[in-house]
Amino acid sequence: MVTMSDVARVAKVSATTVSHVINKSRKVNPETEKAVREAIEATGYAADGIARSLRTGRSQTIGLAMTAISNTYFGDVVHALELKVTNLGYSLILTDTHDTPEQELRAIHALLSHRVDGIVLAPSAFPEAAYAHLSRRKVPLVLIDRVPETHPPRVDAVGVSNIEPIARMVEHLGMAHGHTRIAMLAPKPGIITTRERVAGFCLGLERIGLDPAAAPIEYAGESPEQTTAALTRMLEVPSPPTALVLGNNLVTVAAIAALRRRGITPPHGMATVSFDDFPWADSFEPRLTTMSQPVDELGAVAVQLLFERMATPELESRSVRLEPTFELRESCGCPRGPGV
Amino acid sequence: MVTMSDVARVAKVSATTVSHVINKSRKVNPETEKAVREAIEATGYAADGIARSLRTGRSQTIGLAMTAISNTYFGDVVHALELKVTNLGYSLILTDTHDTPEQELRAIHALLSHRVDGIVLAPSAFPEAAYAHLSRRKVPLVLIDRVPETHPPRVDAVGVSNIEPIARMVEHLGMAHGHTRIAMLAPKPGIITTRERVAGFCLGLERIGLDPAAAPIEYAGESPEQTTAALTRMLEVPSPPTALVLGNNLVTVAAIAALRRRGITPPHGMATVSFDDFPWADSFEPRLTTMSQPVDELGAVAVQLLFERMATPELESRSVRLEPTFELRESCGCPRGPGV
DNA sequence: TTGTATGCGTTATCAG
DNA sequence: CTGATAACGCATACAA
Repeated sequence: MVTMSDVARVAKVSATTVSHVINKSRKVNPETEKAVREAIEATGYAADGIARSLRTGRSQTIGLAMTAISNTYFGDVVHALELKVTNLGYSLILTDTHDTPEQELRAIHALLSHRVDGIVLAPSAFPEAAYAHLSRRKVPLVLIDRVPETHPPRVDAVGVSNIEPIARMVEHLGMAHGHTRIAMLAPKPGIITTRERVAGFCLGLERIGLDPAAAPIEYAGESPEQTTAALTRMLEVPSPPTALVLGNNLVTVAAIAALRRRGITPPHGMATVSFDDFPWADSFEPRLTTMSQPVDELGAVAVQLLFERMATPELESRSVRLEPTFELRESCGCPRGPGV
Repeated sequence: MVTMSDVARVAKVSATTVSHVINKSRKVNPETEKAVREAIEATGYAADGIARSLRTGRSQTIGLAMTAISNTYFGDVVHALELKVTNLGYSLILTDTHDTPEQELRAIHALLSHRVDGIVLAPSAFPEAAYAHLSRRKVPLVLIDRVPETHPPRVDAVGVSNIEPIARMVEHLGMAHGHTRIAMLAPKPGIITTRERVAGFCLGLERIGLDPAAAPIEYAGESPEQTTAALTRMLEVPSPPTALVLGNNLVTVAAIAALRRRGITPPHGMATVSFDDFPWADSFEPRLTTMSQPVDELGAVAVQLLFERMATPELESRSVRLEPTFELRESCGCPRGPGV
């Protein structure tokens, strides 16, 4: 390994000067600087980030603790985050919490041991243990996707609006297509996004004069098997629903597959609307009517909030809600538009 | 920050003993050990990975330099890698090369400055500059997805077979469905996987008695616009192809969309087969006939090879090819199976 | 069975 | 404008 002292020796200056040249941290005689730069070139020197971190206390890394990286939705968010973080001269350490408090805590520990300068966390259903560790270490933290009801102190959060967008889709099913038996296949129970989406479902029903208490709501978990089972429970009753609200991307794909196995292809036999959009949704049948989350913006805002807090830790907590956009296609029963 | 000396003071032992207790690196009196563990508990001490790395020369991190994380295919690979790496007690630093030599080099620099213990790289079309930096630093390296023709010394590689699987799909179009005008929409030119897939296309044509030199091959790049343009060039000729080989997942989605805009829905008016599978391909129309890459295995093998090389750097170079599986659905013209 | 001393490569303080 | 020196927190060689 070639170190700073090696460069210093070649350039016939002190290591101090080499350091100052690299960091532009004080005025250096142009000639000296030239000698140093040439010595760096000649030796092929590259700074050791580890040593630098130990000395400065900053690691130039951001930790990302995501739930289920396999979910393409999170893949998009990771992409957006990586882009911004890299542009700011930081690196990204990626961990997966698998959406369990235990693995979440382990992930946080791993990030903390690398002394990350900030953390982006998609919190699990019970993130208290993780929060406790984080606040003791006072690492800047931004929550993503799941915006908690009660705000932890000095912690920011960014997610999307869930209630109103789902309500709007329900209204569409009722007002535009006259459905009165509308059901919901909700994602994992216990997490805030699911609670909000279910609340939005109920709100939408009320607005079109339906009774939320009488509406079928099944929790589909996140595996295709659970979704299939939930759908079966829902359909094998005297008067099954005629329209279905699908709570996220995983539930949507699993539900469409399960419907298909029963010979149902939306909108025929069942109208559907979904939360989360797909890049291929325009070109494949059934063409899904969805609420599309602004995933790129989600990542970008998360990084923005995090860096602001890194600069000013004592800031008041902030939470940001981004608005999804309604992608009206045909699975809800709308006729095919002209351009497609 | 609470350090080892703090713990030592509380436990009334030396920092050396604390270190040995934590690392189990020498025998310690059970009573002393108990005192140390209690002191760790009491102080909330957590080891500083940065300081440890500086001292030991190992960072317990693996660097991942991927092309285009936005591609869901790579998302799956990242997921598989993260899982294995974490289980081995390492962390993953994620960078995106955006498939350009410049950004690739910057990504490698970033990883090197963090002193990663090993690197998984999806090489760009011209990875020589990156290789040069890596070999000077002697960081264990495994190439993923794109297996180079000539093997850099002391470097492993893992990818999938491209030639034979594509040839097999072409044969299927010719033998089972009688197509004689078969075209290919290939991914980004210049990269080895594209070259192999085009070679497989030509090989398949030869096997069914068609002339590869006369077959339309267009490079679709990776943007929907380029794909649309390529498809237009291909179709607006006197006798357009009746079957289409789609070179990867991005090309596939863009091509199906473009076909649809012309009123064509495979297999009607155009038979298609694709490289890369989709989790939703079973449930949405057109149901795509594809070659499915074993992405999980790809990630797992990459990590396996990397850790073997980290343990034994002087190993001969190895390259592994995993076999895709043929998912026969209906976009090629096959009738719908019974179970779907 | 335990402790002391040293150095990993860098940056910050202070002195010149 | 430049340099000597110390310290970041830890692991290890050596000593007791």
